[in-house]
Amino acid sequence: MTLELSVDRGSPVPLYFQLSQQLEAAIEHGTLTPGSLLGNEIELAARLGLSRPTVRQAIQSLVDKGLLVRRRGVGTQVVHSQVKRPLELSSLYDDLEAAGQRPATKVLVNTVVSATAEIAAALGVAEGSDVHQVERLRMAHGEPMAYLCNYLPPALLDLDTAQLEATGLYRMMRAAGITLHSARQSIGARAATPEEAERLAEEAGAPLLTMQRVTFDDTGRAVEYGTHTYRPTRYSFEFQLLVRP
Amino acid sequence: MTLELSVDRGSPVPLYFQLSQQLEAAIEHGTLTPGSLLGNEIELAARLGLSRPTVRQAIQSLVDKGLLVRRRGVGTQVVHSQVKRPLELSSLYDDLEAAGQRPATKVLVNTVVSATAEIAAALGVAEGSDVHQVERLRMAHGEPMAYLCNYLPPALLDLDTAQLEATGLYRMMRAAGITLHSARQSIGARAATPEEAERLAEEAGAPLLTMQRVTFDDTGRAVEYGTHTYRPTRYSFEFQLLVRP
DNA sequence: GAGTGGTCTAGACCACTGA
DNA sequence: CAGTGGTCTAGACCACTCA
Repeated sequence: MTLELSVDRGSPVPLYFQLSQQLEAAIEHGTLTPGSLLGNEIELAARLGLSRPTVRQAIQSLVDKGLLVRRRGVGTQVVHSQVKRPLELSSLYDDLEAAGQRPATKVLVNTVVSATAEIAAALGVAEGSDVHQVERLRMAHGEPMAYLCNYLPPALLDLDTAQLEATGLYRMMRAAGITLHSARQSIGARAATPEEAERLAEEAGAPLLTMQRVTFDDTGRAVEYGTHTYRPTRYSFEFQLLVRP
Repeated sequence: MTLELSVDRGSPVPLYFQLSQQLEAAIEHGTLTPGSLLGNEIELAARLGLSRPTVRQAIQSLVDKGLLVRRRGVGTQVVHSQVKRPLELSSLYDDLEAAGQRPATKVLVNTVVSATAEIAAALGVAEGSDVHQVERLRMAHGEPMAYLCNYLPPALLDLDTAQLEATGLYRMMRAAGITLHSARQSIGARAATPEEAERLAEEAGAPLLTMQRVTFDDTGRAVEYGTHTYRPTRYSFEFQLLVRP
């Protein structure tokens, strides 16, 4: 059978984007089966009344997502399954919600503190200057799952406690017009201190999964520094990643 | 000052790639300082005797790497530092070597075993069929750092023990002509069993960092399944990631 | 309004693959 | 050999940002 494809030139949506969305949907729904060839670019362009560069742009975006593979002299193939979620700047809140866990958040601390050397270095502010501090306990199914401690530059965001409990920090930042660009992460493990164990309903000395992260916006400004601890029996980091070509 | 840029049309290296490499080098060396504007695409194209799409392709590749940011109506800016290593499919061997640690590997097991249900599911082979098993201990500074257990489909690769001790598994796969495409990873933590503690010179019950990974080549075939444990006092996962735009 | 990147066209030649 | 993707050109119009 031939794939039904069409573009609407009256739409403000770019033509290459319309095409890539249709192709992605066809792969998702199994209309385009793994391993099948896509047909050459010239013919595809002619069929849709588009130029070849436009069609290439659509295909390239799916190659970048890992859904298609191009081979010179062969053609463009749908990758054999397995690709679902390329690694993104994960929000624990979104992760849990996507897993159907209805996350709950308890804000333990929401205040302004003086930046220690560690915090100042991470955020790129002066030591001793004011920074926001937020400590949260993230629960799922009524059980504590993670303890999140975050520091933010002052005046970046209105950190309303009610909002922090109703949604995630990243969503609030995006809603405030901050364009997240990159993050530097470190994931490790260590034994729980008595205080950490108490907070997470674990035994002292139990293994904890830890993550530290500094997030930058597209101007290169640090917008968040966080040190998080997770109960490894309740949470692990799952992600898919692509090999840079 | 004006940036020195030039392309060699006699070279087999694509023009856009020559340009993107020169720009990347200029950013690396600080000739292009963070926050500085790149000059518009039209003028850049004229200066180099290239067409605008070619220049755009060069710039776009650096935007994808997170080194540049484009803003409509504003221009193209160098990101304010912070971007070094975008997350890639990390090889512990390469990581350690890059850190100047001269990693040593001891191959503990290099044999063929019958696939358990878990291994068969991960590799997409029949339960009970033959698979290669490799167990390695990775050392740095004479201390054990990680215990690596990997399973590979049969006849994929010649797993020479001497070579396994001299280099990493990924390098051997690439050298054998396998094109790595994507991987599914899970990072967690747990307490060491007595056997694990013994292997890694830790105490039983000590926290360990764990990673499981299935790697796929560009045909969608699983080429490796690994379960690794790391000493968290010696190793943590450090990486930078970009927000998908 | 001037300048920027975002999109798009209709061609062209080349390098590689596989029969 | 025929067919494929990889690269490249010389234009065009539009949407957006900022002074």
